[in-house]
Amino acid sequence: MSNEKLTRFLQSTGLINAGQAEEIASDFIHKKFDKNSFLLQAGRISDDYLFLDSGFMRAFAYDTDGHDVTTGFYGSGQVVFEVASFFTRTPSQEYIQALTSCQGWSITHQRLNALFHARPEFREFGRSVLVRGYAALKSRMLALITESAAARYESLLRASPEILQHAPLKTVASYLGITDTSLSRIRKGAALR
Amino acid sequence: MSNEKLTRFLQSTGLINAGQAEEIASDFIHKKFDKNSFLLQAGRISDDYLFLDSGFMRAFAYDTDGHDVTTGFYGSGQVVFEVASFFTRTPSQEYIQALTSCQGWSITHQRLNALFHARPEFREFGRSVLVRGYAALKSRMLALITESAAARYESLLRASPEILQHAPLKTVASYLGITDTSLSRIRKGAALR
DNA sequence: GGCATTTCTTGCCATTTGGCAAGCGGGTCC
DNA sequence: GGACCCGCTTGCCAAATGGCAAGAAATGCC
Repeated sequence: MSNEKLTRFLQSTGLINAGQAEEIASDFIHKKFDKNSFLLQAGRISDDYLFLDSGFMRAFAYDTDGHDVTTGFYGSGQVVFEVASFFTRTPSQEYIQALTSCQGWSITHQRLNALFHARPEFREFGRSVLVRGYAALKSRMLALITESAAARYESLLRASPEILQHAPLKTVASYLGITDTSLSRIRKGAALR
Repeated sequence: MSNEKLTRFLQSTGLINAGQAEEIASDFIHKKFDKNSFLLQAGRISDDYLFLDSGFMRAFAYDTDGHDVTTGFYGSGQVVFEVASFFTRTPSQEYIQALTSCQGWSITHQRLNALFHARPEFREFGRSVLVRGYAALKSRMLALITESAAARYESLLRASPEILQHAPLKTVASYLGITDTSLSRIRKGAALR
């Protein structure tokens, strides 16, 4: 299978040129995930830094009452891993599960670190992945505080309509910080207005 | 002024030894901030990676309705900077302001990057700072979704009681994702129970 | 095809949180 | 002293969201 999407992704920030991208990409190995299978289970240490080539995943955790809460959605072209567990080598609190069958390119923590040491340009790229994730999380948090549930839903619809096609409503609801009942009502309201 | 707190901080993860810490710390310059002065203004590019030696700061942004929303509090022993602006060299959306008079040790983006390139151990340390911030943000988000405002307030009281001594109630409220009116009622309720 | 399970919607009502305005007490400035 | 501003509280009511349960619709399984 071609790793073309991965090499294009590596070049996308302008930090890595075509030749470097080819060499770096050759360190990633191809992986497939059946629908509903897990990339990561709570209690395990995240050891896949996975570039998602096709398919759709979600990350979730259980709160103290046993409800699962969606912490993130990932589509093709994104990097999927649990930052804290992967980099600090501690057991994950989260699960990451394939919502559809998925394919991607993975590298272990050890090999990623070796690449970071050997290749300053990839190191910069890795940092930019981290920083972008950080910024996205921050703006999601700000929206959670300042915007209504309906506004957050409509932003999500605009930004990532694919999510609604792959994830059941209640996982989308917990991602938005509301219940499935409320999201159902919001959708009805949005349709009428 | 002694940079002892900074050198101890650098050694705290075990990634950096005493001699390295001394050398790294010598690249930081001492800075003072009057109460209410700004470490960063919106529209500017964050160029201080500041280790806070003493004092208390808060970060905030204005939402679309013009309300200011507290995005973070920082006490002594913490690193204060706006991740996205600092690393991507783009204008900040946020302000960072001294709630008390503050002192700390600062390094510019350029010098920090030079240090990262020259010193693998400091690079690792820098990543661990980023990853810890990321994890903290994530757990704050989870609390925002799964816990009541009262529970979030009590967690904050337990984890960082100093905040309540330095920040007026309404900035704490916006940090918790509620209004000052609600926080006032929660405090009353908590006292009675 | 038919049964079981999951997903989504809806009604009813409770709870949480917000908006607004008034009031109070403690500072500060002149 | 008086006029002000600020931070916090409180009363009243409205709006947003949740909890629960029932039913309809869609999906999966044998």
